[in-house]
Amino acid sequence: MDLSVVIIEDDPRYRHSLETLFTNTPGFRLGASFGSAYAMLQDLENLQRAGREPSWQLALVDVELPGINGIEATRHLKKHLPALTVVMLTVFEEPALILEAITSGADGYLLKKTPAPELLTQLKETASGGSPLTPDVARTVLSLLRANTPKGIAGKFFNSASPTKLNLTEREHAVLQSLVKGHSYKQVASKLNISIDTVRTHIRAVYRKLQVHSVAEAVARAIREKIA
Amino acid sequence: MDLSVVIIEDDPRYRHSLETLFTNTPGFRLGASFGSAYAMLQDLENLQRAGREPSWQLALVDVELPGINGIEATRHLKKHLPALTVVMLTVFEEPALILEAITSGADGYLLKKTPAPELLTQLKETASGGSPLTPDVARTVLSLLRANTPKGIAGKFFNSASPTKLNLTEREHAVLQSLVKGHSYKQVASKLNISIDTVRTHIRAVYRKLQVHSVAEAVARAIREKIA
DNA sequence: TTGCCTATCACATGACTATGCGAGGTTTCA
DNA sequence: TGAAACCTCGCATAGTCATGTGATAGGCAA
Repeated sequence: MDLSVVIIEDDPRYRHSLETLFTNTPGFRLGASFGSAYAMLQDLENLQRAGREPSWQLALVDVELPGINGIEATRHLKKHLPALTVVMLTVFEEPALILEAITSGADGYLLKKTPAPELLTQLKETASGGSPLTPDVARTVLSLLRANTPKGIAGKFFNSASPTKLNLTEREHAVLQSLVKGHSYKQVASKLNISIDTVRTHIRAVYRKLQVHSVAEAVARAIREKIA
Repeated sequence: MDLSVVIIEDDPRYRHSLETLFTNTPGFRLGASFGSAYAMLQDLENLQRAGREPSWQLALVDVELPGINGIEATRHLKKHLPALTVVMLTVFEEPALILEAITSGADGYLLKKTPAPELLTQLKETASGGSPLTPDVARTVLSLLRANTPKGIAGKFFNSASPTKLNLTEREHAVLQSLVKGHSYKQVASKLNISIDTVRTHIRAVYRKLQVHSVAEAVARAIREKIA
């Protein structure tokens, strides 16, 4: 039984490659293909108005669609065709975007960079109730949860460092603020009227307290946790 | 190269079955086995005090441990052995518990009911950077996100200043994401399987497009504007 | 007095970063 | 066909970063 796929993707090149893929892959059948969610929803409406249902079993929906975006399109699809498996596609691994997709009711989420064989495997799995996420996306989801979930209460016998209580000194904080602005050590030194070696000393302390090892990590933490 | 596994599991029967499994499965080697997190941490501390490191590459940690629970043990392991892959085990599919495990920094999460073949496959995948979650757990995580994410967030991403329209190419975006994580050029190169000079080329393009001149500025912009 | 914390500063050095400049291959489009 | 975009890669190099190690001085509390 071939899996009938509907593609909703505005990029002609990618859409055509998907069409070719599903046309030529055993186990799949190209049900329909649209360059916009609007066109797809019109088609759906026309079919249903004629008392018919599309034969689609799986929908591949690009998130970044012109007009009606992929997330809205997904909501429509899940509402009107609840049995349809909807898998969303995008270039980006943006956590907020994944979150949006998840709340839209999508059954799966794939990155466009996913190679065809893995994409096909993943689609089959998702359609048959298997894993809704590729490893990459799963890791992103985990990161999302880690970033947004307060630390749980756990035993205290071997209490690890408590990163939420940083105890940065005034000077350390000033140095960190300068780093966040993109200042070099030399610029920090000039701005705070101290030597570059003193800057280094403070930065060492900041990194130790933040448990980071690079300016990138320090800046990321500072901004995300509103430290500086 | 056999994957050296450390087991931390209080149930003797399950622990012994795991010991047998890893002793007899090609590709795995039993590195150590403990009935409690306390015993493991003592051993780790003794080793490190002697200036040595355990040879463990993968840890299987039961969540429900007496004394120091698996979550706290995981935190400790990730802190002292950052390269160690930690997979947590439990009988429960309790979403809050999964969430707790995720925030502890575990690399994977498995249910004890997972049959041995799948367990081994999953461990290999997790250890080599593959999927951190079984399909069951992924679905639980998605349900968790769906249940806890207010619908009001819908559309927020697309209402922002369209940060994705910076015209970063897929590759440039990937590189920027790595920078945000604090990866060095060398690490980015390794992660993306390209040369360090290619990394530099992409970074040049990213900086030009973001109009920045340092990794700090790039990271700051990326996080603040949800670019990466 | 001693110990701790903070701030200041220094020397040393290997690794890393940012930038200039150059090149080749593939795909798409006018 | 040529240009543009993208990806890949290279050489060169000055400047910068991260870290180890050491030191002084002042303030404060036990």
